[in-house]
Amino acid sequence: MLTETGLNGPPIVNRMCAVPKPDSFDNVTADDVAVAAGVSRWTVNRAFKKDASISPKTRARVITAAQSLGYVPDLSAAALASTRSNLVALLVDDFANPHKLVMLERLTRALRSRGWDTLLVNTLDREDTAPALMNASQRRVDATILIGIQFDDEVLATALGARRFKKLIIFARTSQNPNTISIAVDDEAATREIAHYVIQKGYRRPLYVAGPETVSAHLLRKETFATIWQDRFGVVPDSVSVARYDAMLAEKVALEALQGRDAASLPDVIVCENDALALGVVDTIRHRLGLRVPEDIAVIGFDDVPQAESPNYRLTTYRQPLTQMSNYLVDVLESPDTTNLDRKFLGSMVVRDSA
Amino acid sequence: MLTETGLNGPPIVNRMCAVPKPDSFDNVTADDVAVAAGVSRWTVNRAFKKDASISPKTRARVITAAQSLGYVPDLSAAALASTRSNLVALLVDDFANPHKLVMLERLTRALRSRGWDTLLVNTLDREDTAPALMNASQRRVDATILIGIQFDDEVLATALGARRFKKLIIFARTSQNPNTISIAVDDEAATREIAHYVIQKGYRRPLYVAGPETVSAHLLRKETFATIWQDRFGVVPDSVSVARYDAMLAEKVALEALQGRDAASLPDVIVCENDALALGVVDTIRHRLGLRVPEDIAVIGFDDVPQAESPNYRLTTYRQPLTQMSNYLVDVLESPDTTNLDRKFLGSMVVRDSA
DNA sequence: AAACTGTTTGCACGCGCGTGCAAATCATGT
DNA sequence: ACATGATTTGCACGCGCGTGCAAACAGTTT
Repeated sequence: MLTETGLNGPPIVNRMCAVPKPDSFDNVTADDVAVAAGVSRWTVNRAFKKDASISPKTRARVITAAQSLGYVPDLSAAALASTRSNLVALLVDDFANPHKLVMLERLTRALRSRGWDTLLVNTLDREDTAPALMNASQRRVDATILIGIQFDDEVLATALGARRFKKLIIFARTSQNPNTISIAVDDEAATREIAHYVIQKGYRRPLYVAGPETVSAHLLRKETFATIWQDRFGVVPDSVSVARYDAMLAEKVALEALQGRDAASLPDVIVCENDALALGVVDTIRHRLGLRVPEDIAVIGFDDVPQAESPNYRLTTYRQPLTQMSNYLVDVLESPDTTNLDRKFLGSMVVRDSA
Repeated sequence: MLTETGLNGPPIVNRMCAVPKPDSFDNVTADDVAVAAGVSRWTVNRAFKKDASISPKTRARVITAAQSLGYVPDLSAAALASTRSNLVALLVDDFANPHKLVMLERLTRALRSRGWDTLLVNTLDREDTAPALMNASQRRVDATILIGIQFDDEVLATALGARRFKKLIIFARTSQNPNTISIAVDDEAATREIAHYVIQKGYRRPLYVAGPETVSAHLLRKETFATIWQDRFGVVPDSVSVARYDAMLAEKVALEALQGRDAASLPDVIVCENDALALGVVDTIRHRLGLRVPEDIAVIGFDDVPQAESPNYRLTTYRQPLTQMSNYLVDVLESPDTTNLDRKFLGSMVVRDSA
């Protein structure tokens, strides 16, 4: 029987066998590369820095040495030593909206292709927003990006009160808060375009389906639509509000709003704050009310999610220039300025069959 | 007129005015809290550590001081100093599949609620997988999680060759690679259940719609289905492959596979590797072929994405226990073991109207 | 009261790299 | 060959915290 414990014999040998050279090759640092390349450590790090002052041959020599040793610079240490981390936090709370996946893709693509890493923070619930912001700040992020709905003035105050927030960016949503940077589509212009389309197509009994209300950051769509409609026809259009951007919930709310009405009192067009709602509305019209889209009730969305294109929905909607917006976001990150960075973008209407 | 420049006078005063105390309040460190609370810096950090050896009163005093100063521990520095970062990288390449959004939500929820942060890395294209892995390693992640399709043996070799990968987890997909940890649904059991359902419902002319092929990580669904069918009926069922998990593309492929056939040669059921494909297939059956689901052709999916429940699709599908899988993933992260961590989970069939 | 045990606190050193400047090297013109 | 300016390289110090151990302290027993 082998002596497994050290009780009846010297355990030292055993231990040495068990741990010969544990992870002798896992921490290749710039120093190691430096001796291999015959330069100083600082030169090694320069070789990996974008436009550092280093001669091409030295850089080549260093890179070669680094590759043979398997060295890559440690961004974690770099972040600690400098004031920049090239890291941003992305706070999301609204995972029911399929458009979020598109936004995530576009944002992470733009960020990564320009050297930025993304910390994805799931804002678990309403109360968790402030902790989530704290969490982000603990990782020394250069900016925090909000793409959701659960943030109000109080939360923003917390965020801005906490230090280390170099930039607080509200993406795809308009904020009046002077301390945040808002990168969004021009909701008023977009809604104007939608409203004119609705009017021009001859619809006269619109129902507006809005999403949840927020305090600090707005989609001005509903208000703009109401104003335009009132200016033109003297009446405020009907509207209902859905507590989440969730097709399933929109379905229920739309059903409650529409069932039991006779044909004359039904709307002839339903304008939705976004596609997530619109898809649910279309389903309700067809499968709960047994009516046709657009013949009985037309539907208009916003965002142009992938499914909007499917032959099943063929949703008329409005597309935000997400790629452009994402690229501008990276511009903002790289800009030394801290003010006057807000920007609105113009999207384009996508006319399909639903209206 | 005031002397604005230092040209005709001592500029020192001016400078001091311009920069009184620039950002004197942005870097609150543990040392600051230490003097405020009358303890050593180490005690301060202990107060913020889960089960550190510290007396309750001292902790309370420190926390109070910390709050009034707005201090939070710097995880970036903590990661540098220790061997753990409580950070994982999540590599995603497959943003067309709506199920990814669900997975992202479940994973980030489980991770964050147990103190882990998530680095979301968008694997831009096939060639970018290795750089993406490198990128992750540069941030000292404790583990890298792969939830996508674009990784083959070569890429895994690169990943495993690079150091600093404590754990390489393949989520929702089975891998045979002994150096990875695979957390997935039991595809064989699931497919068996699906196949038996198909047989029991009397379908006899199945078409299998598979996704892209990968080398290292498999969904064993197609193979299992084929085997079962052959064992039972002596023939290998028809199948087609879609290059991406994308409803739009599945639509096209399905159309090519089905159009021009007469009723007798059409399949009576289409079994899809996942819902992303199934949704496209349903659309094709209805809107391109003008047939009914399930009366003319039944459809079965996999994943139970949110839309599967919509009255429009009512998709019969198979649900993975994502929450359970995500929690197990965190268990794995927190486990000191490095082997024998693979695990398969049983999901459950969700029978709706499409089959 | 002394001795003992278990708990709490303090500290030297290092994690890997950036900043800012000084020293060294190179390229060019006379 | 020498001076001049431009480019390249080296280095002291610090970023904020963790590890592991030793010192100090509190609580209990004889």
